[in-house]
Amino acid sequence: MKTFEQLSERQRKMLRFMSGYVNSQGYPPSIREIGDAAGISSTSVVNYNLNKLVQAGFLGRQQRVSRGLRLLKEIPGMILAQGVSGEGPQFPIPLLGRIVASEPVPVPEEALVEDHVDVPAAWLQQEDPSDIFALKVHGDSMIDAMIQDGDTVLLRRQPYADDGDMVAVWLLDRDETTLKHFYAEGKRIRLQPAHPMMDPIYVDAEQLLIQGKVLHVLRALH
Amino acid sequence: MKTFEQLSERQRKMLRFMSGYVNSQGYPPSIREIGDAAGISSTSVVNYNLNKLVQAGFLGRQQRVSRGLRLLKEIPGMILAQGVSGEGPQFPIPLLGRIVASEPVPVPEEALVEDHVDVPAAWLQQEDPSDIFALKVHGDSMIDAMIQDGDTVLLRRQPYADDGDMVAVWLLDRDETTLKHFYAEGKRIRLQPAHPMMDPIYVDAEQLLIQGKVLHVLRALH
DNA sequence: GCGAAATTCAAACATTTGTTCCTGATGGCA
DNA sequence: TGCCATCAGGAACAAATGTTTGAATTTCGC
Repeated sequence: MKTFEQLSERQRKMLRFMSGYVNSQGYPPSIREIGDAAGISSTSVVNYNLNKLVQAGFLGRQQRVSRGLRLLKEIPGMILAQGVSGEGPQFPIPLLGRIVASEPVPVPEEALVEDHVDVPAAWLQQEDPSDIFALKVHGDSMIDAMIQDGDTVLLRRQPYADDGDMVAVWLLDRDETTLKHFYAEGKRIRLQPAHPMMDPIYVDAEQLLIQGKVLHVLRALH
Repeated sequence: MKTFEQLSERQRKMLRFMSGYVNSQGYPPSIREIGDAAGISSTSVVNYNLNKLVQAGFLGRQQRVSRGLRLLKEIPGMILAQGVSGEGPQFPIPLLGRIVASEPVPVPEEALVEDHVDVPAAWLQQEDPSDIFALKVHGDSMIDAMIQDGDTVLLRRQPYADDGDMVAVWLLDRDETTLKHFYAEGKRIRLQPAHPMMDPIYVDAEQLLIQGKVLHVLRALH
């Protein structure tokens, strides 16, 4: 784990380029594009330095996936853009998305009204605020996760999970997002409802995308 | 330029998948990955529909670039980065103690104040801070109220309740405190668990003491 | 200086992945 | 019915892209 300043000039240059590229293009650059930008003629050298950046904790990398890069830290002098880009304001997109997309359920635009949640700073602790987001839960389909209609959940964006974590997962075969406790059992994933009366569901590891880990649940009653 | 609802179900499914994928992976999916997720066996069909989405203004596409996709509009259910502010005025609320079966809610005495929880002032609105207190829930006996072990509940001290309120009540005959939704039915009181699968319990109005009304439920995971 | 480790380089290789072509199915419409 | 536009499927193709290999060069501690 190095700091940005401890990286080589070449590595910093690569990071700056990747950040700007993702920000402007919406997808990460290829190895050769990085090489061109950083003045590196050999793809292996780019590859070498990318691995160094992964090692330093700045980069996430998916092997054998083209453009399978993801920035993990904020880089000095760069705006880290997430979410929708290309239209409208780039940065303050404070809004609570809907979870439980499942099927049609047309959502009126009002449901996407921008809003934000005030949270005690102490709750975030050492979290990177740019990775924290909130979702408003609609409907009672999360009831087996002890979460009900109107609850707000605070999540940290991350594509992985540890056993026992409550995570927001996208079930590819069911085409819906749900909140469950995560347990890896070999290639099979067990999604355990928080409510002990409910049975777990099992899905193939390939059949789900982890969207984030739930850190807090907030419920306001009236 | 179509609206989200005017797209075909298949196209909506593709969009939802792309949104979730980018959010969790950090880079867009490949054509084949989209096909797998949307149940499309042919890459040309995916390609066809991607072009339709471009035409509809939902998608930006870079020809000949792998994963050269970018979402241009917000779609229902998508998760966006968002604003969680750790700033702003905070209010310290005394944490009185634990609520456990067979023990009454403690009375506010300085000596009993074990700790306090910080809460955004905005949550309290026009409440009188001196009437607000917090309890830490111990055990799973409140699970039928959608509250679990470790949760912190924020309450306003009051001896009455309106229908539908979630209240902390002391059941004289059972000699225990519990959290339930309150409904007055003549001289009989119906205490309705928040979980729809659970049956309500009925008690005589003389047999319970309302200790306070629940305003918020806070749950920190891990 | 010397040697080991780190870094760079060029080139070939293996996959991934976007693109294209052809065929078939379906649904309006005259 | 027959025509035509839309949409779907399968396969082959070509380009983009990540990976590996072997050697050259630089860096750094002793």
